[in-house]
Amino acid sequence: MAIPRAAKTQRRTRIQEEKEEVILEAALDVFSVHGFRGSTIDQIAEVAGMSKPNLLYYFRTKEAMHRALIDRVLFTWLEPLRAFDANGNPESEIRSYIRRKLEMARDFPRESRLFANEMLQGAPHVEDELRGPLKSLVDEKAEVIRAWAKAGKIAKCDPYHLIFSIWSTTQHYADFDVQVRAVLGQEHSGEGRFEDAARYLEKLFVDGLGIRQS
Amino acid sequence: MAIPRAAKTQRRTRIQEEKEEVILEAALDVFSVHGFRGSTIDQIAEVAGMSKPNLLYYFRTKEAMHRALIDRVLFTWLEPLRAFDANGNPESEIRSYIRRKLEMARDFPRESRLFANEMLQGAPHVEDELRGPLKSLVDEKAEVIRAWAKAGKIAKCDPYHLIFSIWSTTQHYADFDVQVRAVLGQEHSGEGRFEDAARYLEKLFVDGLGIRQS
DNA sequence: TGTAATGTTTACCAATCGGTCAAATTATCC
DNA sequence: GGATAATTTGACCGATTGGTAAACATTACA
Repeated sequence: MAIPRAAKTQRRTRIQEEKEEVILEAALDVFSVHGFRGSTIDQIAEVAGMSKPNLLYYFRTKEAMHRALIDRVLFTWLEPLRAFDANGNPESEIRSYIRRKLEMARDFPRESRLFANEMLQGAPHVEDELRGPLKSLVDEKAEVIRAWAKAGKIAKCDPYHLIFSIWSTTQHYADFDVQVRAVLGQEHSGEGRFEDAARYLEKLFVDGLGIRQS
Repeated sequence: MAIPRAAKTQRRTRIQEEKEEVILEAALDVFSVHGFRGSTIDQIAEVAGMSKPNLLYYFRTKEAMHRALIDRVLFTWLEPLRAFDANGNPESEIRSYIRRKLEMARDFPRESRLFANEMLQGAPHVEDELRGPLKSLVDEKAEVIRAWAKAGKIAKCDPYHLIFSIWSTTQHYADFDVQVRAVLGQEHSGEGRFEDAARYLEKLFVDGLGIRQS
């Protein structure tokens, strides 16, 4: 008699690990496009290639699936910002932060859209994480940037809005991908557009922040 | 015997105009948060304060409501870009474009989120408009920017990515409003954040584009 | 190899979905 | 004020929703 849902067992079976992975992959496909309410369990089950009750054996509710996804994405999403180094020099730190964020938009567009969907809906599932861990991290890095400005290494500017502008410009290439492709046309819709974007954005921010006085 | 749905009649009644306005207002509330599939007619009806069949008397389907909304938003959304003047001087044109877009994010956040939702879902209802009218308009303005660069009035840069970066940075304050508020904290979440953003963004772009050589 | 735990599926449920219909109500105009 | 057109609603429909129950199949392990 199968007592528990997968989560309750102490050790996780090989099958559990595999299937949960398959499910989250499918859920990411669906949630990232249609948002929480617009997605259906049946749809996720179909993408995952298993029956709906089987899905619900691993994740008891639709919310549980979404929760598991969000938790995973939230963590990895902030890695580039965590890597932002106070001891590095401003130019290379900002350049590599932009590059890293742009790579994430290119390589993990579904994760970006999942997050964007959550924000658009008012962050009903993650508002605590925004006010807590996220704010703390941003506060910390904002202080670094402010110190750079004070030391004359970069122009004086609001560090929070600087971070917002890097977030938005880079994520734009994942979240608004359709629009970007439509506007650029077929000829510039290849992967090369990320290189173009990187070049443009690095120049914009480096010059915009008055770095590279040489 | 009421012959037709409202749309079929030649002249639109006073009641029709009023009610359609009320409905679209409610639909904007709902669609902008939950996207097309995540929104329900019942929910819109409740917000609009009328019965579901009554809604469907004015708009035959959920799609018709969404369509009417999208059409309206698409038009007004591009006004700032249309106002972008080739004969103006680069600095003031870019400054006022940023300001206008930022004002729209502040004054019409629901419209911005409706559009963002549509993009996230792959623009299933507006892809034609993106490839057609939108692309044409952007192409035209990109040519203006390119001419400025060629004339040495601004630094050489990819005009398309420049436009993308202005779109994304400004719309961010509408679409990711929850996140912005959470990170800034209560003390900076007032309307003043738009002034701060405007100051920061204008400086970023003006310096980033090498304008203001004086 | 047997058996207990784990994994899967079929059939199903109540609630909600988008939408219809006909009857009732209200506005318009002579 | 009455006829006619426009508006509104309650009752309802089949399809889909998130989720459950229990039988069935498979795996792991002694």
